[in-house]
Amino acid sequence: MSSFSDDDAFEAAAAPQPSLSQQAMQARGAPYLDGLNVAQREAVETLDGPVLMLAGAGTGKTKALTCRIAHLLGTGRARPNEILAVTFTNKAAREMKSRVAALTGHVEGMPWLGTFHAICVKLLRRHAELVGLKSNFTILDTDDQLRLLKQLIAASNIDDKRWPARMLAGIIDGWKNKAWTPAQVPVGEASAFDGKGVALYSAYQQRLKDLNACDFGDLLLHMVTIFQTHEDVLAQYQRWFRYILVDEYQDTNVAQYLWLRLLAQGHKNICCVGDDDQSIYGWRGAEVGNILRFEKDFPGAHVVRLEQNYRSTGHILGAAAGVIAANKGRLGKTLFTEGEDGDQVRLIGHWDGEEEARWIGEEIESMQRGTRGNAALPLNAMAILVRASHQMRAFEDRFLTIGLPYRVIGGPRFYERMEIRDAMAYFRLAVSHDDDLAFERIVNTPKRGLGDKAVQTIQTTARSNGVSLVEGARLAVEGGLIKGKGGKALAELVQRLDRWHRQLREEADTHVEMAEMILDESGYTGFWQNDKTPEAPGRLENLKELVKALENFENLQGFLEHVSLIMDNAQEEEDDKVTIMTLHAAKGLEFPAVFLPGWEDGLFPSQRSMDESGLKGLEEERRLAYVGITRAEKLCTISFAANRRVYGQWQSQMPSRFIDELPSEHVEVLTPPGLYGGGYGAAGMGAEANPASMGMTSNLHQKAADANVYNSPGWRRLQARSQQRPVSQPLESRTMVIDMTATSSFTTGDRVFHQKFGYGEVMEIEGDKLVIEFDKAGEKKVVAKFVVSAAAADDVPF
DNA sequence: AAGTCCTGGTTTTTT
DNA sequence: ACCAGGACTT
Repeated sequence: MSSFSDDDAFEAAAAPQPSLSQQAMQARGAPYLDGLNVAQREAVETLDGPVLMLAGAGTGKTKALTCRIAHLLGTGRARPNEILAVTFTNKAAREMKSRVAALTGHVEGMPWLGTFHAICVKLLRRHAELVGLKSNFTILDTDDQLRLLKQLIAASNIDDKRWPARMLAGIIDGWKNKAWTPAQVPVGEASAFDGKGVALYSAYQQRLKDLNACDFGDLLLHMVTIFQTHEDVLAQYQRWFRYILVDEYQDTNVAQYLWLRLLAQGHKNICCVGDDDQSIYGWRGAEVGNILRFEKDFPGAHVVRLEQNYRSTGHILGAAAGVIAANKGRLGKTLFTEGEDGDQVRLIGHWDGEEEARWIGEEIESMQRGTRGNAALPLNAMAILVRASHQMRAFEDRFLTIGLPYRVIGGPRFYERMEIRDAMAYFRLAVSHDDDLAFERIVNTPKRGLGDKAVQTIQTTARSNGVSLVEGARLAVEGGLIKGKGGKALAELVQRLDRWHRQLREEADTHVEMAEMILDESGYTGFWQNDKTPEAPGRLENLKELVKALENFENLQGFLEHVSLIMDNAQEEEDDKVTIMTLHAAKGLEFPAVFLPGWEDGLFPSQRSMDESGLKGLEEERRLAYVGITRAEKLCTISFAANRRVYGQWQSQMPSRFIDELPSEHVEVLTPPGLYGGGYGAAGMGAEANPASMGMTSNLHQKAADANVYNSPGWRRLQARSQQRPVSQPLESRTMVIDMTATSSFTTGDRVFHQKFGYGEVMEIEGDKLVIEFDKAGEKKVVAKFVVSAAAADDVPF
């Protein structure tokens, strides 16, 4: 159990207000106010009444936010535990904490600085009984949630093919984001999920209550419910939180908005920071409307605009401004810089996605050498920002081929990996035998000969006796209901669970030793050791890391409490590598050089987004474009391809409509926009690469013509290629892709290139497996079920 | 109960 | 093209 020692002074008398002269004195000598610009200073020093800080990209909003906190503390306006400061991500919370600490010199404190979810957990643990939970409730992850929903769907005789659990999870999440309890779902939603959505939602909430659990959405929803139905509880917190600060306000959903509004009604000292132009999470419930409506919601609000940008050059800001200007209903900001104009944003069209990757690879290498009249840049200074994660593949393939170090951000997070979840389920079960979901997860992992039927027997036994699944399993074993190998294994499992539980209580061993023992005795470690698939060693590595992470906690329970809210994965930053990530993942980051590939209609803006959300969707895509461009400090390169393979099919592409919105004075056109394979329907042979045939009226065409780009060698090469090569064939390929089932194509001594491990040499051939010694690590690996391309060592494929 | 084949779906992602 | 989950087979 977490202790509440940091806020036990909750009901203590209010802090005495310092006199004005005292404030002025303290403020004068306040080092944290140095170096703020006029707007930032206004945002920091306006302490009475609601404040909306409209902070454009790169305008120093975190600085303003942290200085405001320092100022509140420095002037004695509030004590650290009277300030509520909420962020969306753990990363942002960490950053704010450390910056406040650096400004004020107090390392700890600020117990109420955290993510919405972390703060809600803290609150909900104190008031859980008001929504029918116990204080030690567990927080379900998405897997548990889905397993539960699947059971409910199966129980209500719905065709789970047409109505999958994932869809229901999405619907329920959406409702929770809107702060609708089952009773509050409006009648207009009655047809959701084959008309049974609301009933299933209600059943789901009941199941959660029975399990003493809640999901992520509940953390907020329950707190909103409590605040709405228990005036005394609300009043207590309204009194306590003298100042409220909110980061990324444009990303708040309805539930978060209600939560904030309820809390802010006490002192009305709420300061929201956000940028309506950077709202890119509408698809997961964020309401830009919240920030647009701020002045209505909080009468007397003071709006401060941070418009001086410290990140990007003039041309980059100009290009970004041109794109975002096409959106309607903005609050409006005009970013400016006192720095240089710098290089124009570059725009280049390519024949296909592979050529785009090839060109960007070369460009990165040349920037690394410092050509183009710019200083040499380390790879860490460069990023490729894509719309959809499948675009990353082309770059990975290419960079592996030329040996360019890269780092991919995103993908499955550490705590979402299968092996980590399995291990956690064992830990959860050892701590509490009541955790039915954890039991279901691991009962047959590793394989114990317990199939659907055995699991069903356990479930019915448990239900008819009104006990948990572990107890049900015990009864089933004792009653001889499960026979043979499975029965034996189950008996053993139950026995071990008992012993682990006892040992945890007795604290005979440290929790780290216990964790290792649990993984060992359960057979889970052995399960992966015996697995010969190439990912098995990585999984074992992850398990080791998990055990190592345990060392930072007092006990297993404490670890489990924290982990459910921290889905971060730490990235090693010290290596010099190019970063590849999605535009969404790039929000809040900055890089000297940014590449924005794949600017093609349908891909970016995404067709699906436009289909599903129409103009609203398009505007969000446009904000994404804005976010992308404004990540760049010095160099920004936008590109598109005329042809792209989509789900294995070649498709001719239209340049993104956003390209036409780029103001030409801020753009350097390397090849003309409008390059695409002869228009729609003509994908295939000899597509025209002549701007005259494209019917595009981009303001950039003339510019391209003026620059004589159409006569440039690059353009001629494109034209020549377009005439030679059918679209359905890869451009030029010297790598031969060989399926490992055809090992006969190899002989020992062959040089090979592997997508994951790089270059190597075939040492032995064993049936359908190759034993390859890879150059890089000098280690031998048995490779099976992998695609290997043949490549001569001296002939690096281009 | 476990291994193999087939089908459908494929934007973005935090907590 | 590629993956995951479910139906189907052993």
